[in-house]
Amino acid sequence: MVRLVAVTNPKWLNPAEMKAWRGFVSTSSDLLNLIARDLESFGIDGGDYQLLAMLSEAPDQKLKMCDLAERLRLSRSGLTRRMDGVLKAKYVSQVRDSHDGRVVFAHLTKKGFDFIKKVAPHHLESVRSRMIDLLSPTEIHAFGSGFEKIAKNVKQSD
Amino acid sequence: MVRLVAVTNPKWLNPAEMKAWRGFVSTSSDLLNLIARDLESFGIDGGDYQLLAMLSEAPDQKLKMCDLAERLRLSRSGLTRRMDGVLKAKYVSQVRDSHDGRVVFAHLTKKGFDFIKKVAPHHLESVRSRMIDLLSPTEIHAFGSGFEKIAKNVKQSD
DNA sequence: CGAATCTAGTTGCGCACGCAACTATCACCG
DNA sequence: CGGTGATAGTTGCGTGCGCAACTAGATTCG
Repeated sequence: MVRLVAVTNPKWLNPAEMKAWRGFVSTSSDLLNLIARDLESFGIDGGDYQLLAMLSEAPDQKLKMCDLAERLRLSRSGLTRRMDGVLKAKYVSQVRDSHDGRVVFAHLTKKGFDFIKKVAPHHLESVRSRMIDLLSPTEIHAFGSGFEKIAKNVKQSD
Repeated sequence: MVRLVAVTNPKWLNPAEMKAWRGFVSTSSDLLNLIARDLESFGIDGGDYQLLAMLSEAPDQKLKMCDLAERLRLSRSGLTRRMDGVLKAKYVSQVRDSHDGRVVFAHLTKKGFDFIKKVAPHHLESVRSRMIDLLSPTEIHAFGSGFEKIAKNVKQSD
């Protein structure tokens, strides 16, 4: 990250701050990749899992494409492509809204629901063993409150 | 994430655990994207910045390609391509090792050093304002220790 | 020594994604 | 109404990356 900040003086990270930042940067991608990899043995990749999970939690198990895209942190076009797989697998169907001809709902099918119901416990176990169960209650709480603050700041930066 | 875990019984996340997990998943990519975006106004993308930063901290400001790839969480081929840009910009040069003809060192040039020295304070300010300064000392410490534990677990899973 | 194996790096190929452009629909307003 | 602009979704194109295959150089062992 380079020393020599002297000139434009925001003060350098102290050791604890540094450890938090570096830990976050280097570990978060590793962790997410590992959890995605765990899912692959059940025949689904991380992106598709998140998609089905989002739908499974939505009222009526359906969401407008653009809302779904936002929750998945995908662009609208990215989601269009993501949908190909889960549509072909019949895990999700698309329904045009009768009240607003622009919007299309992504709707979790019975097959999709059964599938994710089967996979979810393994995913949960993966999340627990690779992250949650490793952390103390204090750390759990700090992750929750910390990311909440960060998220709030992110949102107000659009 | 789907209810109905009943059958294969790892117990569901309690509210605090859930908040930690969801906060992490949804916020970490937002945060990283935002910080990368901050860098772009200085004419560099997040990937290239990390590359230069790694080299700037290495002894002699050089690293074997494969070590660099590992630290950047890139595949070897991914790094080969990443190098194109920073080589063309003359921020980095490549030197074949005289003792082992297979290895190539990526070496930060004077130009590259001057460049990152100029950008680093802004990056630091970005990291501070979007993450570090938002967190309490307790949270900073918990992020550090938490990610350390997770990282240890990740490494032993190869 | 020579053959099999390992390691470092590059190249071919495919995939997932974002951005910009386009179409279709809706909402606002003169 | 009809026109202007916003919004939802898809398609064309470029990019970044991983995997597999390949080359070149090192290491191990009979």
